[in-house]
Amino acid sequence: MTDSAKPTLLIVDGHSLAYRAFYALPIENFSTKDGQHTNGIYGFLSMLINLIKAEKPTHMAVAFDTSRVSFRTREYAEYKATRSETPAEFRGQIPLLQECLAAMSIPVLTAEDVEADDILATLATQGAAEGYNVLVCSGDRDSIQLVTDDVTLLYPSVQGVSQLKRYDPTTVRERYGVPPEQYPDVAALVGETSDNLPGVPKVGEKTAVKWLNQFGSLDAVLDGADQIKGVVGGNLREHLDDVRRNRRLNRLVRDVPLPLTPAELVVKPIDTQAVRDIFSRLEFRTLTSRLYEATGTVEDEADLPVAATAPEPAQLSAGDVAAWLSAAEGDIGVTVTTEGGLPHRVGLATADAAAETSWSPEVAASLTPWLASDAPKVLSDAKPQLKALRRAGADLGGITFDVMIAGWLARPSFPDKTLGNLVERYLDEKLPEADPSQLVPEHEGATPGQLSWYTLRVAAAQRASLPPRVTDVLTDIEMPTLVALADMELAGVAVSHDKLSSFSSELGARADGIAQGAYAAIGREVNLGSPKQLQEVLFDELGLPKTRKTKTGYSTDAGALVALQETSPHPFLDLLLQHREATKLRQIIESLDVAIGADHRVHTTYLQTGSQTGRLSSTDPNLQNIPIRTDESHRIRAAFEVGEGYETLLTADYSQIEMRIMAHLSEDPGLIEAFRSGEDLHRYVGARVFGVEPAEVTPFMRTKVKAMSYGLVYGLSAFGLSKQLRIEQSEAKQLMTEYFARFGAVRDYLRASVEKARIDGYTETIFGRRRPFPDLSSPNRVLRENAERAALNAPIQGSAADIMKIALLRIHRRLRDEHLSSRVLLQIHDELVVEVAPGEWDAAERIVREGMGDAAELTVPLDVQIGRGPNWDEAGH
DNA sequence: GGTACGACGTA
DNA sequence: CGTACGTCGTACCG
Repeated sequence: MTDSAKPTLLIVDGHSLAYRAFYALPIENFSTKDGQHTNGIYGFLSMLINLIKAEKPTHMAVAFDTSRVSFRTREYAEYKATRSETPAEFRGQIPLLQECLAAMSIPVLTAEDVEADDILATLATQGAAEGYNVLVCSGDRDSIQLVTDDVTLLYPSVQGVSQLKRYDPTTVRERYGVPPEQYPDVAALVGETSDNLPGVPKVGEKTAVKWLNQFGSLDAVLDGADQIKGVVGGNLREHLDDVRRNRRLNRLVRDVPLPLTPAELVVKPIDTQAVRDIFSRLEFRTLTSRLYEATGTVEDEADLPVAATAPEPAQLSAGDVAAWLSAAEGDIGVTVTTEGGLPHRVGLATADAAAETSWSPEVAASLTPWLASDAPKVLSDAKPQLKALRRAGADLGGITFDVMIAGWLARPSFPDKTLGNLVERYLDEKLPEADPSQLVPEHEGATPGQLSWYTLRVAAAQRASLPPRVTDVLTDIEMPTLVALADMELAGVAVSHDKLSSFSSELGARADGIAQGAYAAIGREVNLGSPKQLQEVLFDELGLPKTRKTKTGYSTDAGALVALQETSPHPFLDLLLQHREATKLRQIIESLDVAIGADHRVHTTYLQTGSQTGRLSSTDPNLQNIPIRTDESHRIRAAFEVGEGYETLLTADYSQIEMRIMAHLSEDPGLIEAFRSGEDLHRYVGARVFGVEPAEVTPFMRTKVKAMSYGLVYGLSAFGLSKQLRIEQSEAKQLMTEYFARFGAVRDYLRASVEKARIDGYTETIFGRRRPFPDLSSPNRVLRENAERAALNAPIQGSAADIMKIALLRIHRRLRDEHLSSRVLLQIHDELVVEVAPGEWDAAERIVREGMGDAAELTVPLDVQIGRGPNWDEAGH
């Protein structure tokens, strides 16, 4: 019956269908790992995609209610009054669903004072008049009145949202016994409990339809009420006003003023980048391909316009470089492409010109003085480029702006990985990229000169949008840190292959022995590294009590195994723990060993934009998680040695920097006094909390307040504290009460800081680094409370990270300025490892101590512990 | 070959 | 029901 020549307009009631999906799909199977519920979103999108695939609409829109208040509630205050409050778990999904629709380029329509169905009614009326086949998808029975030869209703059946029943005039008449336009008359007589609209008692669909067919219209029924006999006739006469009111209220409004006409709802290409972003955030894995298939979207992000204005770069020879540079004005964008870690091509750009050249001895000679100078340069991900230049014997000075770091500072949760991401985000353009799968690419990728030009333009957009204090963090902290990190990565740290490999085989033999014992204990061989197989052994074969639930079964982690040991001891458990420990250490050793380079050193890579708090992270290999707690782990640290030509290693770490920051930020007099007194922090706090002299603080008391103090920084609860200390929750609660009785300003600060973040939408470190927290106002409790703990921690962890970066850059600068050969090698959040050249110990020690101790002016002193030794183990403490 | 998950190392 | 990270092996996808 559909006229294929006509365009198809699909209009959907977003609220009612998402709500049905919310109840149809089990919420526990549809949550992201950080607790956002997604069942309503998923169910709705799944249905919509099926619909698009089946109906191939040419025009589309989704309507939402703005609130529960409308002209209907004004006319009849009890309208829908019996409906229970929409669950917060559902409400929180609506904005995300709308975000998904925006990414899919589907218009979302809302209007004040009416309901979504009125919007559908308006569009259906306009659409039919303008010659569309209209498909109305709604879960509200009032929509039946919209059905005509041109308007079909798709109504979710009881089986669920994915099964939609089609209503055209014939099927409506078959199902309800009246034509669509008369259905509201039936509904008015019968009433609608879900809308709290009482009808005529004892009158159901059958009677209503009979009357309407008998009298011809609702008015005729009401006028002829006297002729109807029996109890129902009496009921009708008593409820004439109710019926009239029902009919007024269930008449859908067909002339809601809307910002878009049906023609403007034409289907547009979806924003694949945005779809990828939001779907991955919601952890939808299968929807993307289904969407692309249904909409015929090619998985290709060529939606954004390519800026055609990138200047054609001048190809410079060594002789032209100086002239080009002297003619250039303002900041200069620089791009050094690399091959095998060495410079390959160099691109330069100003606001309106670009140039490029290949790296050669001649070019290097003419370029290096300018590169090394303070002339301001703007780059994208400068560190690898700086390293490449250093390897080639050149230098890069005046790095004033790195767009990758600026992008991260603006939004640390979405570290854009490429310049192309930033071009899209800040310029709304597409960076020309060659398709690597094409042998002869259709379009050329941007050349180094053009990349520099784009970098410069991104930087301009970022400068305009970065808050002043964040700009200061970029300029004063991040840019010089970048230079220090490049030098640390280039230096690497000497690691003894001999020490590692002998230890590795030792551990391998030990692990094998333990494994044999473990197999004997259960009477068969299993893969001890497979949590899945372990679950079979522990819970099915050995019949041990079930532990904490995980996504895929029951936990076999160390905590769970130790707990099992206590309730139901079995020799297998301890052997498994020992095996885990041995194999884990062996893995770490192996990964370190293969990372040792020809220079006998390990060169990690620090990710400057890898955390949300401002910390660094370290990869390939990660040198920030080298074991330290056990005897065996000390042997690993002993393999990190002072390198040839150097005298010793120096380690320096901040003691209790986070608690000191807490004292500074909270201005708690007790905590400040604790640090000024020079007494051991936990002993001092323990004395106050337990009301004894510091000398009388037992190790047990010290452990408790120490856990409490550290827990504070992470947003620990009484529950968590009791679990960690293995004490009753009531005791943990008591401990917290005592603690806050003595250090109340700490609690006040933490509360106020989260509240401020809720209002501002972000937290700030002492130096102005920001971290956004949109979820602090989420109606989803899990999400909101997770955000609260993270927001409580962010200024503290972030300020500590800032302070360490400031210390690092100052130490790096002074070692260079005083012409020392000693150099910083590693940063492990609150610790630095320095390689000290012969005869430089005193100078290096002084520079490190002062650099760290004076990195920030807090109300409490920054205490720095220094150690010395031929390897990291002996230098550490 | 890629991705998710559990587990576990560090501050 | 404690923050911030990276890496490993297994299991599973296609």
